[in-house]
Amino acid sequence: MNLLQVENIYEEFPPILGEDDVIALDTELSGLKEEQLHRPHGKLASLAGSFDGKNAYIIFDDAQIQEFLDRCSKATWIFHNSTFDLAHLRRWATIPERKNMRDTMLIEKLLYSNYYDDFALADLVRRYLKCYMSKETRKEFHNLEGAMSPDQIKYAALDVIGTWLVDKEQQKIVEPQDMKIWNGMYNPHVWTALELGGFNLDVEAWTRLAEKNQAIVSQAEDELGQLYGHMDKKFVGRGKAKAEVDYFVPFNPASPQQVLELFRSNGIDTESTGDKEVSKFADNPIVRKILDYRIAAKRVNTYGLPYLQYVEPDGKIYTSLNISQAETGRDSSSAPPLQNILKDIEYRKCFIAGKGRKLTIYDYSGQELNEVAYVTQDPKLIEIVNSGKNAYIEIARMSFNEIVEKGNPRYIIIKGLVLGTCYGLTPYGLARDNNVSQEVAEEMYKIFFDDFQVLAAWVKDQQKFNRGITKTILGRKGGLHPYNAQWKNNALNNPFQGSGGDMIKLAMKAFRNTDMYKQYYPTRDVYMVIQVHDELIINWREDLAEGGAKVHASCMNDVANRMHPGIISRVSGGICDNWSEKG
DNA sequence: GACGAGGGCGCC
DNA sequence: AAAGGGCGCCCTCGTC
Repeated sequence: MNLLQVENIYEEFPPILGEDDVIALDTELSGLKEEQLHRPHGKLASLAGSFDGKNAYIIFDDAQIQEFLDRCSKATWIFHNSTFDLAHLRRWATIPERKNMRDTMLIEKLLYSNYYDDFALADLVRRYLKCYMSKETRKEFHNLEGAMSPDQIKYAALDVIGTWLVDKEQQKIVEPQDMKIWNGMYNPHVWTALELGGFNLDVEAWTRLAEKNQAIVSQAEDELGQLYGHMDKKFVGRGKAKAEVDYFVPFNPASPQQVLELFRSNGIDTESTGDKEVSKFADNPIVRKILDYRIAAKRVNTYGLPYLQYVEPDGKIYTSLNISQAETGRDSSSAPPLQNILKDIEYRKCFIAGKGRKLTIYDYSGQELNEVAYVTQDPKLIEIVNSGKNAYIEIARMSFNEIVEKGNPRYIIIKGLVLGTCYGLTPYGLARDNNVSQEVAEEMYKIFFDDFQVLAAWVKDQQKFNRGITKTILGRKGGLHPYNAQWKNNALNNPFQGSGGDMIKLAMKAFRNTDMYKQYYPTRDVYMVIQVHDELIINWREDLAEGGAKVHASCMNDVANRMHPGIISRVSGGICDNWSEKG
C-alpha cells in the first residue's frame, strides 16, 4: 500500500477562497491531556489547510488564525472530528455559524454506522484512497516544546490532504438522503454540543457522600477480609537465612475469582457473581454482604473523590458530549461522564443550578414505547400510549387481567416483557432476570404477542433474514453485520434506540433556534447543560426560567410530534434548583 | 510497569 | 448453544 503524499507545504496563508472552493482544515495542539481534549487548554502547534488535495498551507501562530479562517470564510469547510477543531479554534477566532461544513468522521458514521468499527482519519484514508498514514508522529505533538519538526509539519500537512481527498471520495457515494440528515441534524448538532455550558457541582456535599461510603467500604473490606481470608506460605531471606513462613492473605471482595470461589464453597450454585445471576440468592447473608459492598465500592471508586478532579476553578464540570459515539447514533458523555450519574437523590442533589439560576429539566415520557408504537404501527399499542395512562399498568390490566402498581414485581416483569421483546429478550432471559419459571415466562410471551399481533408480525419480519441494514424513523441507516451473531437483537433495537438518538439531537437544535436562546445565549443567561438520551437539562438566569420552561418543553414535544405523527408526545419535568427535584 | 480483556455495574 | 440493546469507568488478572 502506498504512503499518502503531499506535493508542497507552504508556511503561509492560503489565497482568498470563493464559494465553490472546498478546504480541509486541521488543528494540532501541544500540551493536551488525553482525557480532556474537549476543554480549552494546550497551545496551538499548527493550523493547516488544503483546497486541492495536493498542497498544504500551514501557520503556527495563534494570532494568525483569524486571518487564515477569514480567507476561507466563503468556502466549504471540511474537518475530521470537527468538535475538537471548532472548540479550540474558537479560543482564538470568531467563527460565525455556517451551513457549508462537513465532517468526514461523522459523515462516515452516517454511511457506515455499525458496519465499520473504525472511524479514524487513517482508517478512512485506507478505505477510500488505498493509502497508508503513519500515526507515529502524532503522539509527539502532546509533548511538543518549541517549533515543530519537519516531520511533524509534514504530518499536519498530510492530515489535511487526507481529509480533503477522503471528503471528495465520500461525496461521490453519499446519497441526497444522507446529506439531508447531515444538514438537518448533525451539522447543527456539532455546534449544539460545543455549547454545553457546564454543571455546577456541590463539592462539599459530594465529598461528604464519598466519605460516608468510604467508611462502609473500609468496614466491609476489614470484615470480609478477615472472615474469608486464607493462610499461605512464602519464602523470606536468602541463603542460610532463607525460611518458609506462614502469612495471612486477606479476602478481596473486589476479585470476581475469589468471590466466585467463596460463593461456591458456601453452596451457592452459580456461574457468575454478577448481581443478576445471584439475585435469587440475595437472602444468603454472604451474597448480601458482597452485593452491599459492591454498591458502596462503586460509589467510592467511580462516584467518589476521583470524580472531583473534573471540577474546574469556576466550580463546574464540563463533560465531553461525544456526538454519535454509539453505533446506534446515540451520543455518549465522558470525562466526566454525566449520563450515568446515580439516580440516588443525595447524589442528584449535588448537581445544582447555581446562585441566581434555575434549571429546566424535561424528559420524554415513555419515549421508547412511543417509538415502538409508531414504528410497528400496532393499533392497540398506539391507543394505549396515546391514552396518556401508564402503558404497563394498562397492558397488565388488558392482556393479563392483573391490577399492578408502578414498581411492584409484576409491574417490573411486565415492563421487562414489553420492552424486552423489542430488544430480543427471550423467555429464558425474562425467567432468569425475574426469578420465575421458564413456563411462566413463555406463557407471558404468548399472551403478549397474541394481543399485539401487529407488533409481533413486525418483530418476526425484522428477524426473518439479515437485510444488512436498519433505519431510524428519519431514515438514518445502521449496519447489520452478517457475521455478528447479535444481528437479530440489533435488528429490533437499532430503529428504536437510533430514533431516540435522532430525536434528542433535533430537540437540541430546535432549542438553539428559539428566540429566547438566540437572545440570551450570548450573555450565557441560558445555556444547555447535558442531554441524557431522552432528557435535556438547561440552565437559566432565574427570572427567565418560567418562560424558558415552556419553550424548552414545547421544543421537545414539537420535534417528537413531527417525527412520529399520530403518536402524542408528552414530556415531564419542570423548573428545579438541582437535578434531584425531577426524577 | 504497561496494556488489554473481562467482570461488574452506573445510567438510558 | 445461548439466552435484551447502547454507552463509560472501575477493578482484577493474565501477558508481555
